[in-house]
Amino acid sequence: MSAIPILTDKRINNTRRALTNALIALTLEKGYDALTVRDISERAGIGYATFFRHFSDKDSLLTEVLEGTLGEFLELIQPVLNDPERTVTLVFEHVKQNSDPVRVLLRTRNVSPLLPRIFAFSSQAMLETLKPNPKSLIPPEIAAHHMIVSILELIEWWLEHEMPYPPEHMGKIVNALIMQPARKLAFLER
Amino acid sequence: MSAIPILTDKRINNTRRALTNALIALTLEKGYDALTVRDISERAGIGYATFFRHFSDKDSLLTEVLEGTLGEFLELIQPVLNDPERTVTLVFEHVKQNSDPVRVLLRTRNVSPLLPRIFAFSSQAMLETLKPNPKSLIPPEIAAHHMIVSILELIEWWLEHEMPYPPEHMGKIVNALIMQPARKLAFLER
DNA sequence: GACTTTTGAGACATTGTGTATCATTTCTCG
DNA sequence: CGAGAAATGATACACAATGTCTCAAAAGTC
Repeated sequence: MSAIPILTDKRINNTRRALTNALIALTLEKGYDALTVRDISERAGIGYATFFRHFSDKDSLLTEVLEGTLGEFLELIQPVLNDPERTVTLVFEHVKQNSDPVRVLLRTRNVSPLLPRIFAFSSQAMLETLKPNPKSLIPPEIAAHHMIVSILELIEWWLEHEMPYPPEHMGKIVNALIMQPARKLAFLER
Repeated sequence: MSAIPILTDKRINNTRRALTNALIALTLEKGYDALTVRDISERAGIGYATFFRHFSDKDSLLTEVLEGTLGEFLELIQPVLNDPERTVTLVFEHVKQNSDPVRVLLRTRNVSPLLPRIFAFSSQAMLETLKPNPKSLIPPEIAAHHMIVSILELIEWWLEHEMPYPPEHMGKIVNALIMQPARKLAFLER
């Protein structure tokens, strides 16, 4: 008779890690849509049927990877939300150190509903922090959405161009080009 | 004996139009990735095999739709490139009148390489028009990319929220929030 | 109205998905 | 260390979707 199944079987951890690594590598090599479960399990060095013992399908594996990536992001920005300049630089540093999973995240936008949910969540958080200027031409939802999404677009540009400027420089650019104009135009001074 | 085959057979035009309409409608209903060729041909009211007499596959049909949509865009903005404010408003008016195909364009980003190509092309055009400020913190490629991409993100937001503000208002917002800051920060006064 | 071309319908080979089975390997825990 | 439990690999299978092909019928052109 045995105890309740344990969560730390080496074999399980190994195959799951092999699968996530294979998914990331292959997505960057030939694109997520072009991948088959066979491609992934071959690259991971596991049997085809074994794949389905861990994930119900390809999208399920992707979700696992993306949720991990996004979770790290949220933890990262939580404590420093009050200091925008510092936060932005921190984000670029984190992206640099995790560039592969972030690239996957950005290349699978249409597949996963995670990114839109993050946009909504972040915009909401921003609207609760800043006070809208009632006389502004620009609705606060638009300003908040613009800030979030434009930062992400700049991250994408930066990754696709092999990160030609250091994170601090990108932080300054983002603040000058996006954050400061949006705050000045749509919100009241704090 | 007959003449050279003619390009205006009613049957051909009808099936092609039915297919493009079906693709647009179904993509908005359940997403492009979830569609099968059978779905599309059923909705279009044509036989399954007939689909392949016009398009080699699903992506090929999508490309036809997107190229038409993008072609109209390029024609639209070509004559008025010198007047940014007017151009932006014009773009929003055009989007309003063609919202379904534009929605499809935005929802199939990962599938089609057309949008990235448009980004590159537009950025290039912008860089040839404006004079970079050599003393600026912000590289001109980043400023140009930011302008193009942010406008598109705002169009996407506008469409997803059922176009709550008129095109002129959106034009003013885009100019204040995106165009003017980017020009002021990264380029020399003209 | 004769002739040409497109269409619809069905059969077919091929590829990928997800499930099931069973012998073998690998791990955990006492 | 060694017994029992659990995960794995290999294979076979049913199913769904793709893209090709053929032929009779329908709809176009001139």
